[in-house]
Amino acid sequence: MNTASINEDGASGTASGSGAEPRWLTDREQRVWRSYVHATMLLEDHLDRQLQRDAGMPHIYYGLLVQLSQAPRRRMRMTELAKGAKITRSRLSHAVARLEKNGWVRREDCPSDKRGQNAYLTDEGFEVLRRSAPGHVEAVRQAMFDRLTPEQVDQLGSIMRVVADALEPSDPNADLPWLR
Amino acid sequence: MNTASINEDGASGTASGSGAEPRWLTDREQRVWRSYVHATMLLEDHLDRQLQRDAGMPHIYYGLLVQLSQAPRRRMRMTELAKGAKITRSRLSHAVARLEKNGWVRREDCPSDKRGQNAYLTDEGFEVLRRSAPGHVEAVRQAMFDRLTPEQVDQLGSIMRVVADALEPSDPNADLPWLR
DNA sequence: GCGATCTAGTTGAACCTTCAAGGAGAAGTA
DNA sequence: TACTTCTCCTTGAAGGTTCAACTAGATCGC
Repeated sequence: MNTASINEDGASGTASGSGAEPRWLTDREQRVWRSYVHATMLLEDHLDRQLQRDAGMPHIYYGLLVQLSQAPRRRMRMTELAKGAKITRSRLSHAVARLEKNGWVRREDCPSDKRGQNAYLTDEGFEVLRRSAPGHVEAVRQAMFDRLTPEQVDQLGSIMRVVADALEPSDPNADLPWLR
Repeated sequence: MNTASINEDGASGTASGSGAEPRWLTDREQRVWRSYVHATMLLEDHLDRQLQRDAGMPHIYYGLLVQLSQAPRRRMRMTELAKGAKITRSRLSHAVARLEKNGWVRREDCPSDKRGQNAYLTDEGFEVLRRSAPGHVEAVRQAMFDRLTPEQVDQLGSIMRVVADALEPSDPNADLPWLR
């Protein structure tokens, strides 16, 4: 499936519709794109199910607990947590509400900024993490690291860093410094 | 964020908890994994928003229309469509219901199998695709192909094929032929 | 100090996904 | 034929995500 594929004019050269002629993907690029979309979707589904089964939460929620577990005093400002997980504050709000119901996370007012909230990992939450971590690494290994050569692991790292850097929702004017 | 990270015993060798000692990720692997998770999440969010804005549907739904547009007579059995998109039949059912409301897809009974349904792309659906394809390829290019060298594109293809093959939900007994 | 503006975080509604259950027809077995 | 089993697809409920709107507190400019 996916992407362009409405490349009805065969090749790639001349002018036709409104605006400039789109730069369609080559066959090779289309194949890579399809593999990428399928692999990422299969892997995310796989990990979601694995964690839902073994830890009672989806992959993203697990990632939030991990992040908290590594923070000083196991607590973090909501916004920092959201940035670290690459999700919106709204999504995080809903997520933390759910994790709070489970007793795995709690909120507290931030002393230095009255608007702020800290989320912190409870002992119970830490325990869930400790129990489910081995199964999760194993799943990640089996799906990815055990199947790739060390060179491929490095390549994947470089590639994903490029993609992430391109999309990091930093200040949208970051590359338009002359605008302010 | 992510994965193991509850590696409280530092190194990786000896026995401790129940079962075998988990094979934690190395630092390098953890960094790659974090990049992977972040990049895939940022990219999927980006494309979802781009398509929601320009085509009025999420990335997956768009992929369904593309798949239909490439099928003979622009129609496909539901199960085939689900397999092609790597989603469950349930999810597809809901998705097609929504696309049907938009007038982009319709269902018809399959003549050869009374249980079956074909989904087909309407002219309206095709038109939406035709209009939004250029913007979508452009988004994919900007986020990925314009930033990677041809070598990296090949590497990504190989890597993603390995991962997808590992997870393809083919018959779970496929590698246990002696069981039946 | 004071008003305009910005940031932190939450909320509810609409939408999407998952899961378990179920109806109906096909296919295998005897 | 009758029975079991399997496949195709749908459904409803529960839970997750998105989007826009909103409150409250910080910050900036004067």
